[in-house]
Amino acid sequence: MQYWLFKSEPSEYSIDDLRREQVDHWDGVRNHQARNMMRDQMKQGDLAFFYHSNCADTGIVGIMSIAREGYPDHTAFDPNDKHYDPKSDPDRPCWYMVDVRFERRLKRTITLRELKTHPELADMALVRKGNRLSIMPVTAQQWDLILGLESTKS
DNA sequence: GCCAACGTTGGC
DNA sequence: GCCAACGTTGGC
Repeated sequence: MQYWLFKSEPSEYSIDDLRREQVDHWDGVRNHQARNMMRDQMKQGDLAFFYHSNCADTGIVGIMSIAREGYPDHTAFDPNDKHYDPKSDPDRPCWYMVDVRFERRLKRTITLRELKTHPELADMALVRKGNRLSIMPVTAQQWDLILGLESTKS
């Protein structure tokens, strides 16, 4: 079992959007590191945190699972799409995505501010200054520690 | 291959 | 809205 964290701006796509859809594709990732993780590493059944970025209440808000492993991100081929990449070629796809399934909302938002107070999480790219990776791995230890915070008072 | 300019991310 | 950090682009 592997664990991940996905960032999204809630004004673009929030945990409630995913709850409504239940299963959706995670398109629009245009970063090679994040692409590689989706294309090469994620396995069906892996679990992931849903993180709200760039908003008033940044933090982890829910849990989802990988419903379908990496496949070409078709939005890269669509000139009308926000994430269109004119250099991408359907015969040699450059960008990949996975499908994610809504599992549950957390009982409360575990904020970035709170995560930063735990020295055990200092290794996470998430809490490091200037980090811009929108998808990142989470270790089992980090996963358990973070989930353990859910039932504590913030 | 270097590096300055530029665009984007994302916390605050 | 500001701005730091980072990735990408393009001139040389």
